[in-house]
Amino acid sequence: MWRILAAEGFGGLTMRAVATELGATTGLVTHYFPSKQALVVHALELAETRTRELTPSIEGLRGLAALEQALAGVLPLTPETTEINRVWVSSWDVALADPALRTLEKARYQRWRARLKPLVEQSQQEGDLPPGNPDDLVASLAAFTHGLVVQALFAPRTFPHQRLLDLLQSHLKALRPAGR
Amino acid sequence: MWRILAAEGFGGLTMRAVATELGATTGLVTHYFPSKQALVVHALELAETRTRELTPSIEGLRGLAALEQALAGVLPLTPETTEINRVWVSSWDVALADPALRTLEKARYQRWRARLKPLVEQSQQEGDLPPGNPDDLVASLAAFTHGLVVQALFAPRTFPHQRLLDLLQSHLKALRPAGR
DNA sequence: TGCGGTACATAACAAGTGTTCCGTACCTAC
DNA sequence: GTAGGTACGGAACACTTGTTATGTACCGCA
Repeated sequence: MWRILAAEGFGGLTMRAVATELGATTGLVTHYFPSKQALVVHALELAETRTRELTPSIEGLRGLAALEQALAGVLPLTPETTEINRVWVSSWDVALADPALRTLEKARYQRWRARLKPLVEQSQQEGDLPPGNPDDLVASLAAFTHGLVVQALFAPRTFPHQRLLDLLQSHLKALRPAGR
Repeated sequence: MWRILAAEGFGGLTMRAVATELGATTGLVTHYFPSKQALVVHALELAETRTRELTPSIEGLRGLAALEQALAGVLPLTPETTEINRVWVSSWDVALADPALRTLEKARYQRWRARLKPLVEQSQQEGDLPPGNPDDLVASLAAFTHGLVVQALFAPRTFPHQRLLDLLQSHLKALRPAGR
């Protein structure tokens, strides 16, 4: 199922594609997923699970270093994270078309921002990020990171791994308050 | 055709949908678009045309003010710009799946960045943006803006118009070099 | 007045889609 | 050992998809 998503995107996710990729028939698929919607929902959950699995540990890191690591973990720096991002971006089409899936995607975004928030607050307290509403800063950093992901997916040659890391680092550095 | 894209996204763009929306038959559609690919390509061109049509004029503005206006013009602040953004995000699914469309989308991104570049350079010269590689700054600002667009599309209540503008403005202000 | 090309309508095709139904193994519990 | 539920395989259904072929108006031009 993941192989299909990574190769064809959500547009190529069909009952039969899953069945043949599995070496089975449609009977199996319909047995576990009563409808296409259920299959798509499970695909989204699968994507989030894989995201969490591949999220690099920020153990031992604090403040800005932890934040940078957390954001860098989202960038398409490995084949696996590239696949995940490709699947996510692809899922936005179906997610925007279906109200139920849109709600799921919205909730996922909120969870991501919630996970980033304490790191941002820590960085603010340590003077590495400017003061102000942490929610706004989190939203801005999430926006920057995901926007970078999209550009990198379409032009990987223009945005090689090192440049992505450099852009992230210099962006965080540019946000550092004056006098530090 | 645009009504279909805005309502159903690229997943709902079919020959027959275009025909019935037009009050005609598939014969008309196939007459002007020999294949589905041609139709999709034209849909992408149509999206870019509409984008340019709705891009607010930055005449009379210079430097950071012009840049802010140009970026704000991308944000989903009106029903029309929301539609456009919804279509663009939706197009990323098919664009990532098809190499030819991927190239088109990549080129579009490059054109956007090229249009932003002189404004960024102007802002740098006037001291409103930090020095450094302007291409990097342009990519970062494009990333920020598009990332904000995606979040706003999924959670318009969380990101009302005024907050989007505030986020953009405070982001640009946070990038201002020290001492100004 | 005829002739050719454009602009469709209409229909059919083959392939692919989600879904439903039925049969049948197999395993478990009593 | 037998009843019942689970786990599929296989086939069919109704529908939609892109594509193709055929027919026919209409319009400009010689």
